[in-house]
Amino acid sequence: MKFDIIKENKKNNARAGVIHTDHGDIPTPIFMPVGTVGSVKAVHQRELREDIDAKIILGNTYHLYLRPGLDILRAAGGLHGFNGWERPLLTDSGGFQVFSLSDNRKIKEEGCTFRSHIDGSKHLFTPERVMDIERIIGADIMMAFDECAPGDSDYRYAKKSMELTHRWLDRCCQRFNETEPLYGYHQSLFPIVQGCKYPDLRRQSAEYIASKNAEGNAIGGLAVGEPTEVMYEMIEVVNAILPKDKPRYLMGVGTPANLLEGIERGVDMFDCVMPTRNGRNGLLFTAHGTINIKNKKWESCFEPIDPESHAECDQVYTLAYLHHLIKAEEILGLQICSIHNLTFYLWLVTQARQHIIDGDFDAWKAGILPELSRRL
RNA sequence: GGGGAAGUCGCAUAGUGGCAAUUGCAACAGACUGUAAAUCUGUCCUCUUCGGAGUUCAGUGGUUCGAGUCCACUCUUCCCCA
Repeated sequence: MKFDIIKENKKNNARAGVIHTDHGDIPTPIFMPVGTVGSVKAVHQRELREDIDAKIILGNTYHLYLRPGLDILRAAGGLHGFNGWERPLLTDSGGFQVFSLSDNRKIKEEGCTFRSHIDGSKHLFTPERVMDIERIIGADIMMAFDECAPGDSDYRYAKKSMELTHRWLDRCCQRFNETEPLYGYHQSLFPIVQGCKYPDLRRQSAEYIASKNAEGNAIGGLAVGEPTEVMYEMIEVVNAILPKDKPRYLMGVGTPANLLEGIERGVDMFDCVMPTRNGRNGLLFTAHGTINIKNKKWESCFEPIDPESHAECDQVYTLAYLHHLIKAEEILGLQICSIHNLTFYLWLVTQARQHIIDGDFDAWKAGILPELSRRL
């Protein structure tokens, strides 16, 4: 993997670049749609490629390990072979499930024991085991196994959790280095900064992560309950330390405004379930604000869903029709909302990139930011 | 014509003496950030200074401290037999 920076913003840390992988190039800043179980929910791959033009999508180690399981994934030739996606893939390690499935797991030094949410069976995830699974899934970018601690963790817990994540990282790196990719193309391992909302822990973690000299670095444990301003502050603290010549990935974030604020602070990669999940729940993101398509006000609005979008469904279908589909619980409604939102997210980062290259990112951001949070 | 059953807040339901009244659907809003989410939460008779207040269970009258619930009659609907 290689990362080229094409243009850096003078006033702040925003930059435009390209990540080169064996499955193709990823322009940065980039948004990566989440495809937890090997599928971006409600979105066909043709739309993902042609309308949305996703450059890279995620899969999840924990979910794919449980279903379809490692035998199937290996036999299929990894996730690329299994779902037919030929562009880059990134796998989250299951570290987020340590957080989100907190009622069904137990953390120890050795690793984390999960109780399957599907059948209740018990599974031990160790850093070594996670590396082995991520090799089998075969994503271009593998994430280290970490603990994503809750946003309201006290200092004592945050420190303890961060130190465990660091020790797990040592073991991830060792296993990663002593194993080879299974399918003939390169895989990168990204370590993850933790430290909750505590600047000194974040600094300490960023320094530790940077010392690993990985091909890219991630910031985890944000947007998990802490105030947005705290998140921005933590990004600044961490990005002052993480190497400039490696891509920086802010995990699990976020709203359109979060993306622009992250880009301004030097983040190159984002992923979030928000465009897909909120889409399925009837919320549309647009350049002029959000639309709750369930609201009665759209019942007879016979305008295209988004005249500025290049996605076919945004031109062909009207807001009134989409309102009807969602109210009638038609599957097509979920598809259209998901495609629309992802198209918008990819448009937003593409615009950000172009404005960085053109040298007017700050002015562009100042203009669009207030629009994004309006409610239409 | 004879016999039987039933009418509850949009619809459907629960309630057999202490009830502004159960539940589901619908409706109307809100939430959602490395996906246990096509999910979840709230409102849903009227008014409200959110403490309450006022009117309700087909209609009228009655019994009772108290009636959606018991009694009488009226209206309406459904089923069975002619």
